[in-house]
Amino acid sequence: MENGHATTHGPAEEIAGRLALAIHEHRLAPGTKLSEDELGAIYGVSRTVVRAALQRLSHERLITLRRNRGAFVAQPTIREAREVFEARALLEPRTARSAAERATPADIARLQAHIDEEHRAMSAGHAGLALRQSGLFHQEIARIADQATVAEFIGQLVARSSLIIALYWQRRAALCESHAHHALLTALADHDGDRAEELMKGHLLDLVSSLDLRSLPSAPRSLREALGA
Amino acid sequence: MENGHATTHGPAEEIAGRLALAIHEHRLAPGTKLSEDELGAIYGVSRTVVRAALQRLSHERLITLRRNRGAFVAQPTIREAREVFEARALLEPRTARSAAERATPADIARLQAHIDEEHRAMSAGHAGLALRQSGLFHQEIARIADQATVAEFIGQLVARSSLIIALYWQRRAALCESHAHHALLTALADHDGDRAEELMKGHLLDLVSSLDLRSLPSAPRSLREALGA
DNA sequence: TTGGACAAGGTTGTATACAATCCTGTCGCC
DNA sequence: GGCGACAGGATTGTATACAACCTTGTCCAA
Repeated sequence: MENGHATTHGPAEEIAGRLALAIHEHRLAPGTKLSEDELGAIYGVSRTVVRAALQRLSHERLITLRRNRGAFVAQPTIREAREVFEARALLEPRTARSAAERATPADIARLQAHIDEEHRAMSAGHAGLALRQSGLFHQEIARIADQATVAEFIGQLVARSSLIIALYWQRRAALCESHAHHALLTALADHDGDRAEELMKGHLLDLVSSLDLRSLPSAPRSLREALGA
Repeated sequence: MENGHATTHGPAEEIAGRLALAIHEHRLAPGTKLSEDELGAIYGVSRTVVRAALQRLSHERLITLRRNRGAFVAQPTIREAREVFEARALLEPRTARSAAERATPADIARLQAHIDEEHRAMSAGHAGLALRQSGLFHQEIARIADQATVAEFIGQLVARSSLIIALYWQRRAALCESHAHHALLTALADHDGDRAEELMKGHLLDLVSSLDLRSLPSAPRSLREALGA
């Protein structure tokens, strides 16, 4: 129910979810090594289960699996970052339009709750948690559009965006998403598909603008790159 | 190189690829049970490796993993079928436009090769192989557009479409894709983005039209459904 | 001093063993 | 005869053991 994933829930899914949340909230930095033994000890399961969880996250591009080396929190390249937001630009605006046409009062309430949580987290200084709520806002819109397949893609893209923000966000940019989210919410509540689509498009462009995709990542992918040749 | 998947290749990837191909070519019918022991015996590996492959395919929605029950070739519902083609409608037309703007003569040649293979397979009566080539045509366009992230999504959607066709294709529909593909190829060769986008949109609509998404699946998901209450 | 070869330690890759769960056929009872 | 409980067999879920590989530190030779 919570996850929407088709089949049954196993311990591996549970662990994958916890790790995904930690990555999403920036508690695990890009590049962090995820040792199988260590994770097994933490969660009280064997490496078998941990490996299943890691494989899953690898497929979602949240971690990178390198053969005989282990698992690392992913470090999207600048190119990947651009691609992720181009994919979002393809999917989310028209999904927002569909959502506007279908949104019920209960849906609007759920969206408002995410905005509230985002505000609260930001006030409390939990930027990671605020980002998480912001991501849930986007996923909720996809869910309202009643397109599970697209929603799944968007969920994955949102998660990867969190990694991208961790690497490329330039602090001077405001990243005050709740403003844009509030405008979107209003459009959805008014069932104004045109405006919702346009707002989402602009919101995604703003997001990309708040990134610095010209310079090197703030936590560089390789020492060679970091130290300049 | 062949797969484009980021990291290294293991035996599990190999097996997953072979199974995916078999599903894509309709050599494995929707609903078929995939026993771990059996697959392990076939490919000469232990269940550990088989399980990794199955997990991967499960995430691509090509198979369904049911806890304590095993793995089965997926049987997309009518709803899922619609969603998959709606997602494709969101992604592929604009990707075709990008591809038209970037296509090189070598790209065109590769696309032509897929069309030729599709023809040859169809003439030889290998409908499954023809369908596979048709899918590769779509994936190749995504690759030409130079959007790896979107291309990955499209690849997954194309694979799922193959399952959908296996379940819902109505024989009376021609499904002569090579015609539409040839027109697309011409638009791409002419760098005519507008036409490519429009052609792809129409092609996808034709595809949906060739399906029967009103009736029950030809290989029904459950006996209860098949025998009517 | 510098360079490569080598060995020790640790981590991942795979196979196997055991436990838990499900399916199915049979038996007993109503 | 029909229905429910139960047991046997089979399959999956998980843990553990061993093999393969990478990393890294040390040693020796140039």
